Amino acid sequence: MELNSQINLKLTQESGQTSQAPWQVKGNSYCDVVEIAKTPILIKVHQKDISYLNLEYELPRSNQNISIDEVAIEREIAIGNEIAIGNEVTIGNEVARIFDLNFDLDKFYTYLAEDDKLEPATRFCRGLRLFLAKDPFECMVSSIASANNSIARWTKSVAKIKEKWGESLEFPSGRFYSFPRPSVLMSVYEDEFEEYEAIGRTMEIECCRQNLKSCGLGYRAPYMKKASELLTLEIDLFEIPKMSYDEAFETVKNLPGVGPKVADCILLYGYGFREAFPSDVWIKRIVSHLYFDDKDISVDKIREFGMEKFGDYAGYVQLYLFHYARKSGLMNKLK
DNA sequence: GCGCAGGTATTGA
DNA sequence: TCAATACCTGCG
Repeated sequence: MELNSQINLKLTQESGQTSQAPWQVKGNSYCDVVEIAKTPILIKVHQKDISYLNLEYELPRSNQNISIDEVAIEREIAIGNEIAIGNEVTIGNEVARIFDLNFDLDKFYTYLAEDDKLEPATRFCRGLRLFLAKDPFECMVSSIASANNSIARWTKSVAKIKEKWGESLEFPSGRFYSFPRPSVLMSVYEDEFEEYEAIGRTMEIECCRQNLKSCGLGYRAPYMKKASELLTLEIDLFEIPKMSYDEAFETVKNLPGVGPKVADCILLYGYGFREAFPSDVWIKRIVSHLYFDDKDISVDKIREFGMEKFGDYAGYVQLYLFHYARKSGLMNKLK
């Protein structure tokens, strides 16, 4: 299956966006499990050239016969020359959604070219697209884990969470894990003390490994557990995309461990609210350098400025500014 | 050995 | 509203 759209897959995968860790590399493909029509499917994508994405999929060994029909139907729909962007949940549509293939990059580049400050970004980021979450809850957990943390570290934490509490799935290409549901994460042990109290000395070898803190989450572990509880009992993950940006922002920011930066990441990468302008120390330095003569402006003001100035392109501008700064050497200069 | 890492929660003017 | 501070922990 081929998806016809300009994209730099490697750049998009490895740009460190906080929606999700990069997918696993197998050969020349990026692979991960995506739940489509309630069936976990292993998606394998690789870059054919700048304007084509090649897409293969596998069913779990235990599920071989369950959704073949569904998949077969999807294939015919997606194999046409257009990527149907209806509401139909198909493999092609889902991959197009995740890699934001229907976003008009050329139009965006025209927009960037109109602003002297933004114009150089295209040169460093051509083909970079939003890498949207395959699952909003995974995006929330990843985003909470990413706060005041290094990419290397939160990425490992998320992988451990999947191995410990996700569903183990055997595919022809190997073993993968799904991401656990909120109801599962809300009831795991928070730390080794809680675990020890519950299990006692009977399992000394395995003891103190089946808890959130052992995933290297530090003080974020209790936030994550409480957030999972709220998302199980009080907040419906699927109501959020129906809300206005403002309402969604307030709703998400009420979760423990979620401040303004993380809330915007969840809205942008997890739900595709393009008007979000996630602002952290780096974006603050970059924007301040480009637009405010390096003046010290609060992160919150930077966020307001970005949303006001860039409108529906805010999310993309944030993404491009960050990577432009990183690749051009501007970031080192601002340090 | 020590400080940082793409913030958040808490506290006190 | 806003500034100041503590906070887990693995990697350089």
